[in-house]
This record gives sequence, structure tokens and C-alpha cells, in this order.
Amino acid sequence: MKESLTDKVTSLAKRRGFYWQAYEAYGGVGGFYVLGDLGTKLKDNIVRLWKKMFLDKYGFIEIESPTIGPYVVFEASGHVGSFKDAMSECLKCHNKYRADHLLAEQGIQVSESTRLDVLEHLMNENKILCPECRQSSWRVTAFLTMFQTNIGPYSENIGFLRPETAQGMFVEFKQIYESNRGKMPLGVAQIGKAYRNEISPRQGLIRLREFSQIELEFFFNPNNNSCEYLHQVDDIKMNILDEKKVARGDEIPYRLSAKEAIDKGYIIQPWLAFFMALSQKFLNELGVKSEFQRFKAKLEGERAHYSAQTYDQEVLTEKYGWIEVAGHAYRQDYDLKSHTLKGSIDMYVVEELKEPMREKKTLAYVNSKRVKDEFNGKASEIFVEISKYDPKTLAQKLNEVGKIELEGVVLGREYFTLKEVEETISTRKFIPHVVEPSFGIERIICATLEHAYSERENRVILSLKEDIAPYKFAVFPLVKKDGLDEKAKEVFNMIKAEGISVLYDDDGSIGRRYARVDEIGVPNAITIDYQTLEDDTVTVRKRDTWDQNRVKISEVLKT
RNA sequence: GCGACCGUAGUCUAGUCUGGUCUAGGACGGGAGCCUGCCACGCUUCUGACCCGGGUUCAAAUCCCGGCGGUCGCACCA
Repeated sequence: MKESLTDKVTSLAKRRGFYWQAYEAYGGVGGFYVLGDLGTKLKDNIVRLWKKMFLDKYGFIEIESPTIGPYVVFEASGHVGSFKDAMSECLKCHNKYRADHLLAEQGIQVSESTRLDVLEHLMNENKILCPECRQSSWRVTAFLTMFQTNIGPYSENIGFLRPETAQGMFVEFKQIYESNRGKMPLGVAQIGKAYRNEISPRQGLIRLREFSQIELEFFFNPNNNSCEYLHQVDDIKMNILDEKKVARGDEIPYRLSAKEAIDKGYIIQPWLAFFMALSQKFLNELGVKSEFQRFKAKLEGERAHYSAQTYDQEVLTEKYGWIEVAGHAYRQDYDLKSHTLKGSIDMYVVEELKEPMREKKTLAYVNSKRVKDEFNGKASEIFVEISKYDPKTLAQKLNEVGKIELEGVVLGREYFTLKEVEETISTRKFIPHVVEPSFGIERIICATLEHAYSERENRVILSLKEDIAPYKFAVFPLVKKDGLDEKAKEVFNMIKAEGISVLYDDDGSIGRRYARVDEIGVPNAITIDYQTLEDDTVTVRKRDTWDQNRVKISEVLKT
């Protein structure tokens, strides 16, 4: 089989030091990798571009929270439940299956909390057949895809390495919200490592056990979910496979703008649609053209436990086909609600209504004179009891049943004065809803490299956009003599002093040096020749066209 | 996790079937030097590998077992 583009990129990545598998000195460990100099620079540049496009432009903010969290957090978030699968192993052929799936096929419903020994009993008693070898001999064990550790010296204090960065933003929501002076809607991002103990990590950087995420949690008021930026992405047509198309295996996408997709009902939240379009533009900026991108809906059964709608953003690769580079999920209020229920902080937000609402209501006040007159010594007791209710509730009860029952006394309507009042309501409490664009940085690096890779005259060219190229300039003396090399070093030092990433190379022929920097994506190569010594001009040679221009040294950084 | 195939320098590979001549050969790459007036020229020189562990044998890159890793298929990917 012909070596695929993906394989070529992998081998280039290792040869030139973008990334490689970790722990090779010890035979390698699956699912872990190292970013080299070029890789870290590329990653930093990608992250910087993302921040510019998603945060700075919209005034959204960023936090950094711990990568280890206590058991309760992931219990509340639902991860302990849904990351732990009961795996049933066939003792004959040793294939493993989800126990609940096999039981469900036979119409036996079990819950997530069903004990393992009970599951095993059910599997064997009901003679569930192994799909592979048609035997029925099972052992049921748990497999937890979160990495588990202990916090402090006591083994019963279990902690987990976070399987997503998102929970940090949910658990800390109230503090984030307060310290940003109650802004709503509020976009909060976190960029960092997440960990999943994959059963079989494979495919290079595509499935890792430790990986980097960029996650943006966008908190908004569900009563006011219109997105003011939608018009900014009108020109972006997305390839969309909605739930219906996915369900029937239709691979031909709709081509729609965010607004059109909302209007047609394919995307149920305007903000979700906006971020999807913006994400497509982000990948465009990284050099992945729109025709190599699509958004594929997750079906109800495959969605995460928190999601009401999820679109995977996919990029076409030669070897692996469509790979997911980002997930766009409508998480509703699932997470904040869970943390409110289990934790000690209420994650609601108070909304000030633009148009205060006038609400009519009836209030009931007890006629104290009449009560005193008729109940004498018991009156003060009655007042204490009545004060437990507010006037609105009292009025409601009187309207519904015509009386108030207290300890040993029943007071009828005649003991109260009813007042009709109109109240102004200017605030309302709500738990924000969340849409989440979530990016896997390593996969984006793969997609970016693959779509930047090309070959010309048997040489490799990595056409990384200038914004994200690890090195912006390379400086070469045409030949290493007659003072050209000293002059070249001067230019090199000048650019370096500006804080711009730049390489110097005087080894071998000039053509060889161009070739070397082409394959790591340096967009500009500056050559110092004999004319430079006379008039301080140099040639700037462009990576993608191989065109050369003569410019003054002082102008060189403006190219 | 299961199954099939595979594992020799940074990369590609010769050698493995049929154990010894392998102190493991080549090409590319990389370093140093020479050369070089614009797209991987040439020369000199250096660099560097049998995945790990155990077994069989007088002798293991080669045969056997286990582990680790890779690719593919199944399962998993919340």
C-alpha cells in the first residue's frame, strides 16, 4: 500500500521534531507523546490564534483549574457513573462486551447502579450468548476510563485526573461569575491537559491517554438565547449532517450558514450554531479548507450524558478518513444543576429584567383586633403561627379552601382583610445554560500538518500559515566566506533581538538549506549575498512560491 | 481487551526461513571540515541500530516463551 499523507506527516514530525511517541527509551507507552521544539511552537501559535478568535474578540475570559479533582466532583458531574462500564468477558473466547448492552438486547433493563455480581448472575442465568462464539459463560468486571489516584495519605480519599477540563469551569462557576461582576452571557475558557484511560489508544496523536483540550463554556440565559454575533458568520457555509441524515447513513451534507441551520431546526441553539461556524473559520485560518470539514450530529444514544445536542466537527484525513477535531455540545444546565444539588453553592444567576414585570396579586392580612377580641389568651399564639406564612400564601389558601388551619384553630375568611396589590418584579433567578465548543489540540495539530503538507520536485513543503509557523524567518549566507556569514549572523541577531523566531543555517549548499526550512514550514528565507555587502539589501525567498524579492535589511520584517 | 501480522541507527532497508563468516551491510539523514555566486552538486571524515526479559544451544538479530510497542480487524471511544 502506498504511504499515506498521514504516514508521511508522522514520519516528518518525528524526523524534524514536531512530536513523537513518549518513553521510547523503555519501549514506549501507548497513548502518550512528546512535543518537540517545533511542536510546542506550533501548539502555542495555534492556541494564541484560538484565543484571539474566541476570547479577545468577544471579551470572553480564561481560567486554569486543577487537573486532579475529588471523587464527589466527578460523581456530581456524572462521570463516575458513565465513565465506568460494566464489561462482561466471555470466558470461552475472551471477547469483552458492555454487560448492559447485551442484557438490553434480551429485554433485560439494568441501571448504572446495578452491582457487578448481580449483572454476572443475570448474564449467566439468562443464558446470554456471546455474539462471537455463541457460548454463555461470563465474568463481569468494571472498567473505569478515568485515571484514579488518592488525595493525601488515605487510600479511601479517591481522586481522579480530569477527563475533560470543563468541570473546573462548572464547579468554580459562582466565583468566576462574581469576580466578573455578574456578566451574562459569560464565556469561560480553559486550556490544558485531560486524561482518559483508553482501552486501546492508537492512531498516533488521534487517540491519547493524556491530551490537551481547549474548552469554552458559554453560559447564557435560556430565556434569552439569541446570539448577537450571528451575522458575523453569515458567509460561512457549513457542511452539516443532522441527526436524521446520520441515522439513515446519508453522507451528503447540507451546506448552510449558522442562521439557516437554526431556521431549519438542524441546530437547536443559536450560540451553538455561532460557535460551530466560528470553529470552521478557525480551522480555515489553520489552513484546513471548508470542503475538508463537516459537522456530524451525534445520535441520542451516542451522546454524552449531559448533552441535548452534539455536533462533531470533523476533518478529512487520508489515512483515517474523517476524524473528530472538536465537539460542539449543548450541555443545557446539566452540570451547574448537578453541582448545585450535590455541592454547597447554588449556581443560579439573578437576572435583572429589562422590562420589569407588573404582577397582580392578592395579599391577606389578619384582622388582629377581631382575633384579640374573640380568642383572648390564645391570640398571641395565633399570631405566631400566622406569621409563619407570608400574606401571599395566606391569600392563596383563603381563595382555594376558604380557611386557614392552625394548631387547634380554624380561621375563616372573615378574620382577614384581602388586599389587591400590583407588584413590580425586576429580577428573576435562573441556572445558566451552556453550549460548549471543545477542541482536541493534538488532533488539530495533525489536521493542520496534514493539510499543510505537499511535495514539489521530490521535496517536502509544509505550507503552514505565517501566523502559526514555528519559525517565521531563516537567514542564510549565500556562501560561507568573504564575510557573508558574518553579515548573515548580524541579520540573524537583529531579527532574534526583535523576539521573532528565526533560524540560522550556513551548512551545505543554498538549495539544501531552502529545502530544509521548507519542510518545517518557515515562510521566509533571507539570503545574504555579495550585493548585500554593497547596499544592505537581501533577497527574501517565499516558501510557497519560491519567488525572491530584494529588500532593504531594514524592511525585511515587514514582508 | 481479543485475534492476525509485525518490531535491525533519526528514516528506509539487507541479513531471520536454513543459528556460526554479523566486532550487523547499504542508502538517506545528522555533525565537523573542504567546496559552493540562489533551490537537496561534489569530496573527506565522524555519528548511530538487532524493542525488553527469560529459555534452548558450544554459539541467537536469526529458534521458543513472556512482556512492551506498532499496524489492521472486532470491541471500546461517555
